[in-house]
Amino acid sequence: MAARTNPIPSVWARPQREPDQPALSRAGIVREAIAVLDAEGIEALSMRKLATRLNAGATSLYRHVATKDELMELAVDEVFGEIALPPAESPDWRAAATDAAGAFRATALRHPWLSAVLGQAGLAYLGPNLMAFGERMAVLFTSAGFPEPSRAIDAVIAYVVGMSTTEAAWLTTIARSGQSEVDFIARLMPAAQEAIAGLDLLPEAYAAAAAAPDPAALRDAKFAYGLDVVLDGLALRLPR
Amino acid sequence: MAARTNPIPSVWARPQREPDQPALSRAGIVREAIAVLDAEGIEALSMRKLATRLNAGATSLYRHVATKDELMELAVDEVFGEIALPPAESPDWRAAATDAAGAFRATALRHPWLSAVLGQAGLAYLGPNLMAFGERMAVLFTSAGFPEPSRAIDAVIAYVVGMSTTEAAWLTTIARSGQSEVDFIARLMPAAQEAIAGLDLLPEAYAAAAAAPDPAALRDAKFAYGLDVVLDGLALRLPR
DNA sequence: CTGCGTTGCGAACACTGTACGCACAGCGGA
DNA sequence: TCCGCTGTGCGTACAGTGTTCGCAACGCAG
Repeated sequence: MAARTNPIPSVWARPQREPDQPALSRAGIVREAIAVLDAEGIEALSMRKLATRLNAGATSLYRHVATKDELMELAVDEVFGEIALPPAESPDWRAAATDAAGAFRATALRHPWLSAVLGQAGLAYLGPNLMAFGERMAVLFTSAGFPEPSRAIDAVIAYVVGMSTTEAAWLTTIARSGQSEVDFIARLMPAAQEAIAGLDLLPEAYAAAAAAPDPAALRDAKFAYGLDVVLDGLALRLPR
Repeated sequence: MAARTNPIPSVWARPQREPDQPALSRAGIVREAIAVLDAEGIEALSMRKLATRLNAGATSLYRHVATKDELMELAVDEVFGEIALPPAESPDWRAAATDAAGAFRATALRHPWLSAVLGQAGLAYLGPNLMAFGERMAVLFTSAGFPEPSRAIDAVIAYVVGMSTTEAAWLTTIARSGQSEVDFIARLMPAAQEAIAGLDLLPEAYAAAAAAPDPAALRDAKFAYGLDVVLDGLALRLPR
């Protein structure tokens, strides 16, 4: 079809980059990567696919990003930037902490691949958005009067990460099945029944969960309950 | 080197499987997979490498395991079996819960790849060992008198998973660097300093963390603190 | 001894992340 | 106007990956 090996240097069809395509940039690559991750999941993101979506050659991305892992780090910090920061000053630390926790969870559920990446790389990323979030949390818990604010923060973050991770993984599994959450639960029940056969307490717990008409609301309530537990425990540590 | 294409059917060197090698079995495959995962990490496990370690052909494993993901599920449930179950009956629910949480964390740190897998697949595995653990937790919190035992369990498990996941990912990063934890922290500090430049509270928090002589003990204390927070919050929900 | 279901496995396929080196664009200086 | 330089794009290639397919050999039931 096309000329095989660079025949004569002065061909008519010069490369002549289309100027409408806004050229490659690190920010653009990260943005498109997040789009792919959100739409198709973490295992669907390949450098080649990402490149073709950007109208670029397969290996051109490496001019702007050292490695795929680095790209993932950038993507993670980018979505951390979506989390609404806790207010710098707030009369009600508890409401502010609840808001921050909810914002974190909402972001984790909006980008379910985040959990998979966090499981592999943790929170050691040092990205600016994550740092800004940490700073604001420190401000919040310090000005609330906690004697060990970093301990308090670590506790609530651990809870939020744990719950969000589990939830995101669950939602990912459902999404892969292509079914709705209620349908998925219904289809899963036989296997679950078999798995818990012979046990005493789990069967009725599972039956109750399977009978819920609105699993999403149930997850919301579960998250709120646990968060209240953590915040209650923290409140006990406030002086006086 | 070797005879190229099956020359004569009746060769002297019959396949004659070495009988000392205990043949392939699902349990043996899972065991060896866990050994590789523990020793070299999750991205070092490939079906080919695993097969050669078992003196088997690359694709023979697929007779006993449908897919690599299924193998990972089996490995996950296998290590869940290492967690000491909470006692069926205990006069002190708090001590029992603390033990169970510590056992979970210890297992997660002993097999750091677990966090990565949990991040991708969540706790929806339905494996027998995980189910047994859940059942015992239900027994523990129900007999302790909690009005909503499954909510209580979910809260403490979320905390433990979140903290252990973060910790395991951190340890994995360190292990990949080949350094000790203190050395790694020292090497990381310059980048961290830059990342938190311009912030108010984080710098001193980081400095304090970096100055700790025994980071592992600090992690232990952090985990215990947060767990106490959660259990305190739960205790408030016990009737009377 | 015959047939059959089970197990092992070599070859192959479609992909992956990424190193290398060439081609070219734009630009500062002569 | 030309030269060189630097930064960018990318075609090719390499060393892997998970998994499918079909063939060969085994152990056991009849």
